[in-house]
Amino acid sequence: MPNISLPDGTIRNYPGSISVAEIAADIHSGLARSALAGVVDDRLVDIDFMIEKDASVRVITGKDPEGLEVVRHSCAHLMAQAVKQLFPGAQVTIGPVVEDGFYYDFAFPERIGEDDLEKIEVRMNELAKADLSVVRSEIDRDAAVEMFIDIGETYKAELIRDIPEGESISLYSQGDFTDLCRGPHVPSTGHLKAFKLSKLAGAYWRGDSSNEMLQRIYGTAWPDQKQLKAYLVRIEEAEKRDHRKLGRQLGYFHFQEEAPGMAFWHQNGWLLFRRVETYVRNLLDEYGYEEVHTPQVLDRTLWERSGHWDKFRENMFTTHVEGHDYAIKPMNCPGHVMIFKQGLKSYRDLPMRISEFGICHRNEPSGTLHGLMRARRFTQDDAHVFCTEEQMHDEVSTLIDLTYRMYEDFGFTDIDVALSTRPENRVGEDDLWDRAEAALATALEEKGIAFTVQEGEGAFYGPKHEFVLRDSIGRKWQCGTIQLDFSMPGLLGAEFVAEDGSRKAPVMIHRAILGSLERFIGILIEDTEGKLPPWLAPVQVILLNISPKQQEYLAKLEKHLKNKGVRVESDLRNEKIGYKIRQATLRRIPYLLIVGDKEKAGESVAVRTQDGQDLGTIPLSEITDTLPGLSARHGIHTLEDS
RNA sequence: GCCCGCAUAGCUCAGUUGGCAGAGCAGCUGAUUUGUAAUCAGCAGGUCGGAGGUUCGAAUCCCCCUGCGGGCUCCA
Repeated sequence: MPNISLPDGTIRNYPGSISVAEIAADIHSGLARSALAGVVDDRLVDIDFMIEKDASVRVITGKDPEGLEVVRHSCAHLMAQAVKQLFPGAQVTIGPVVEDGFYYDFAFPERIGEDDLEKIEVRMNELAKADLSVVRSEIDRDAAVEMFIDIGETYKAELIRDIPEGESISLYSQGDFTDLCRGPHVPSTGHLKAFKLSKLAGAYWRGDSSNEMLQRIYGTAWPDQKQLKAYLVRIEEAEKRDHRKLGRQLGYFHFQEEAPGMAFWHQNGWLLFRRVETYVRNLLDEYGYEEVHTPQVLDRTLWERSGHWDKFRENMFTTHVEGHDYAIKPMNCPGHVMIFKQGLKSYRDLPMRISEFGICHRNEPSGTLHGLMRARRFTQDDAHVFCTEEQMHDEVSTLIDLTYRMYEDFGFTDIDVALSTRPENRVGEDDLWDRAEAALATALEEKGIAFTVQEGEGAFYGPKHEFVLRDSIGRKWQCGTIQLDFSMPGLLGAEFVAEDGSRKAPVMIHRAILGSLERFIGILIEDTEGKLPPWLAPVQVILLNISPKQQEYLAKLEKHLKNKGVRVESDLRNEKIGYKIRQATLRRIPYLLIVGDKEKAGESVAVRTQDGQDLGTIPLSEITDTLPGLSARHGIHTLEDS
């Protein structure tokens, strides 16, 4: 006689055991139709799950997050069924739900190509239309292994062997297809109405590059066609923001095959780069940093002492000259330690904050390169703070403030923070790790910043903070990092004279806030769809004349604005104003200043913004004070007005 | 590095079963003298990513290389 309590607080009593589906039908016939699964006492179960005793029950439909997962998971099975029918020799492996969809990894006897996706999708639609019942069954472990080996599914058999003893093994069948699965699944394939296969990719068995390569098919799935369509539009929007495309369209940079992974910056792109760099430089001046510049190429022996030669040699560009091996720097820390070591340092000199716009080269594997986001040459906004253990906490605290301030100035306010703690293999005593992790944690707690802890994810030389920012369409980008290091100063012989006259190795804090300037600019372009705020835009203002009669006035105007530090261009071509406006708008220039006879006579301009707003007529003398983001002059920017 | 795919004019792309390499935009020239997202006409523009092979004949088919795209692994 189970009492079933429902989410709305009501309790229903039933004479005997009852399934989730029956409860749904009892509530409403519409709910019965759309029900996909149930949650019984916080456990996600199939719709025909029988309830024997009192329980809280929630019926899951496509509107629930759990329902969406069930749909996607079932879609993975549907795809596997279609694949098995079309390619009988294929073996299934794993097929989980991922963000926005699902994938399934297969071992095909012969590699399939992208054309095959279409065929598979067609078959999936047929199977969905057939509305095959999806049936759960439980099976004994040995019988399961035997069964999968029997049907030639060796990967599945391997997976079952790894399931802990005592855990039940469940199978799901639909038509001619049976798969090992924990479930739950939709009651029948007819509930799968909106899906699309998106890409074919390679993936290593169990994610290990020493294992064989399987073929992974990605798909997306939604409760209905409308949501599927909305998703596809969203993808299209993201593609429009692609910094590689915008970078070319706006003439910011290019890549070519003689320099894979290394950008050629053009004038306007480099202007943007310099804006970002100048902004960071000014802020670091304010925070007590000394900017330095260290050699690109250093002798192998230094990299051996720092430990890089041993660990990261594969990723370093090297050269050999007059009997010496050299490496192009993949990071700046050894150089900064060398600067620290010049002259005897006292505890009074600490903290010492050494910063550099360090140009690093890393020989990233060719398959990983991705425009500015993953490059072989990039510029870090790098710095190393040398301090005492006692200063560690305050330094970290200030760094967090600096980090948040920088992100906010660039328009990023949604930031996730993670604390990575000691890994298995590490250097340093445990009590030092205790203090270091505590310093990082309390610095965040004092500011009321929530963070997740990534156990064991720290570097071997110390724990770290990681800052992940979210852009305007919700994508995450890991940018900043603050890392404590107890190892490198000792390895490279950095020391200072303490108050008691003894010599000690300083603590070294590695920190980058934007990370790579190249990558950060890529993020900025994608975040804003190229519509950079006026203080960053390479060209802030363009002057457009209606007819040649205003040419002289325009030249005067251009000079006036240049003198005020505005980055300005003129378009004097004999084109219609609509055409010039269109082109300037597509170039993402924030302000379009339009001048006809009226404006010329009134010593003024008509202002239109990049997004088509009409700001009316403004007198020449008031332009820089009136338009936000223009008053920044020659590297001293004020954000209040942008 | 590994898997699948792609590479044609400055850009975006078309090019059928192998049979004279095309369009739009951009560029140049000229006309138009323009009031808030594309004025008109003409001209020019190519070793079809590179190297090899099959063929009477290759942008097209095959092999190798390079780069790019999407993933996987990696990202100190």
